[in-house]
Amino acid sequence: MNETPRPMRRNEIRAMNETLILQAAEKVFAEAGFGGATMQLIADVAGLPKANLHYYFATKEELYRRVVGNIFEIWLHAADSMDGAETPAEGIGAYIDAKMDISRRHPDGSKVWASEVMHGAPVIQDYLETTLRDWTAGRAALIQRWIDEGRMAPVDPQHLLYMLWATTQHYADFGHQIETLNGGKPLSEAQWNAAKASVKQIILRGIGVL
Amino acid sequence: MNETPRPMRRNEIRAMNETLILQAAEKVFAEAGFGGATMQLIADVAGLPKANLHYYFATKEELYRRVVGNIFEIWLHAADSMDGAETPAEGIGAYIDAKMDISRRHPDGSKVWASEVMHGAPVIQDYLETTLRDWTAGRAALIQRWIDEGRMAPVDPQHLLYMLWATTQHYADFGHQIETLNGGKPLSEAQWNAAKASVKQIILRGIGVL
DNA sequence: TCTCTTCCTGACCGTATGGTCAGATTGCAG
DNA sequence: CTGCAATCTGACCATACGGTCAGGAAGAGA
Repeated sequence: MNETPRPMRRNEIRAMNETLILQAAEKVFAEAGFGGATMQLIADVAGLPKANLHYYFATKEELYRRVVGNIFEIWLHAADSMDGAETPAEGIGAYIDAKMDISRRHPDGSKVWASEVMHGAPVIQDYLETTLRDWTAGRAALIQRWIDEGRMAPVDPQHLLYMLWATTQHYADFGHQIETLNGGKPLSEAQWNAAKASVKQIILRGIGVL
Repeated sequence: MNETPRPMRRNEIRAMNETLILQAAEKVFAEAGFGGATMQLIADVAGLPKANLHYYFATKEELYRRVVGNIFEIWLHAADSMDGAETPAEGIGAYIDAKMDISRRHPDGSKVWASEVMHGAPVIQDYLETTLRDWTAGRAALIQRWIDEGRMAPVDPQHLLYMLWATTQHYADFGHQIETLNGGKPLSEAQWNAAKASVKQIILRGIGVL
C-alpha cells in the first residue's frame, strides 16, 4: 500500500491531466454526443473532480473543440501516405490502409468528428472552409493528373475521395452495427485485414488499376 | 384575414399533429442529436405548445423511437430494388440509386439513424439483431450466389454491402461537408446525378460487371 | 340540445447541468 | 525557509430540462 512518493513536476502535472481529460472527453463525446455528454461524467471517467476540469478547460465547448481538433490533425496527416506514391494503386492503396488504421485505432475520435460534421460543423466550420478545402483541392488535382496521364480510369476525383472517406470511416462510425452483424464480437485481426483487402480490391479495380 | 372555419375531424387532428411532431422531431434530432434536442425546440418547430407533445408522445425517448423506426423502414425497403434484378449490375445499380435517393430526400432521417448506430444503438439494438441481421444475411447470400455463378468478381459480400451503405449514406450524413467543399451550395440536380453515376461506375467496375 | 370523450395548454415541479468561487494544498524560485 | 504562483476541490448558484396536472375548449354521438 505504499504510494509513489515522487513529487510531480508542474509540467508533468499539466500534461498528464490535460491528456487524461482529453482522453476521457473523447470517449464520452463519442458515446453520448456533445449534447448528451456531461462534464460530470467526463470527470468521473478521467478520475478527477469536476471543478478540476474547468480549471484546465474553461467551458465544455472549449474542451470539445480541442477533442475535435486533435482528431482532425490525425485525419489530415493520413494523406501523407498518398503523396510519395509512385503509382495510383500504391498511393490510394496506402491511403486506404492509413484511414482504415485510423478507424481501428481511433474509433472514438472518428465518431466525434462524424458527429460534429453531421450536426453542421458548428465549431469547426472554419477548418472545413480553409484547411480541408485546400487539402481536398490538392488531392483532387493529384488524382486528376493521374487520370490525364492515363494511369487510372477517368473518374470524378471529388467523388472518389468521398468514397474513400465514407468507406474507411464507416468501420469506425458504424462499428457497432458491424460488430452486431459479426455475432456481437469485434472484428479480429484477420477480419480487419480482410476488410482492408476487400475495400482496396473493389476500389482499386473500380478505378482501373488492378 | 378570414380563418378556415371547417371543423376538423378527430382522425384528421390526430394524424396531422402526429405527422407535424414527427417531422419537427426528425429535424431537431438530426441537427442536435438525442441529447442536444429539447422537447421545447421540437414543439417550437412543430408550432405547438410543449405540453401538447407530451399528449401525443409520453416521453422524449418514445418520440425518438418512432422517428428512428420510421427511417429504418424506409432504409430497409430500399432493398426491394435489388431483389427482382436480372443481373448483378442491374440489382446493385438499382440499390445504389435507391439509397442515394434516400440520402437526398431524407437527409435528416439518415442522420438520426447514423447517430443512433454511432452511439451504440441504445434504443434499436433489437432491430439490429433481428430484422437487420436477417436482411443482411439474405442479401449476402444473393450476392454470393451471383459470385458462384460467375456473374461478378469474387468479393466478400459483407464488405461489399458495407461499402454500399457507407458510400450512399455519406451523401446524407456528411452532406454539410460536401456542401462546404461545393462552394457552400447544395448539390444541384445535375451534381446529384453525377454523384450517382460516379458511385455506380466505380463500384460496378470494382465488382467486375462493367 | 346535452353528455361524454378527446384534445389542448399555462403553470408548475423536481432534478441535473454548466459553471463559479473561496479557500486549502503544493510545487518552485530566491 | 519564505513567499508566490500554480493546482486543486467541496460547496454553491442560476438556469434549463423532461415531465405533470388541473382545468378549459371542442368534436362526437344521442
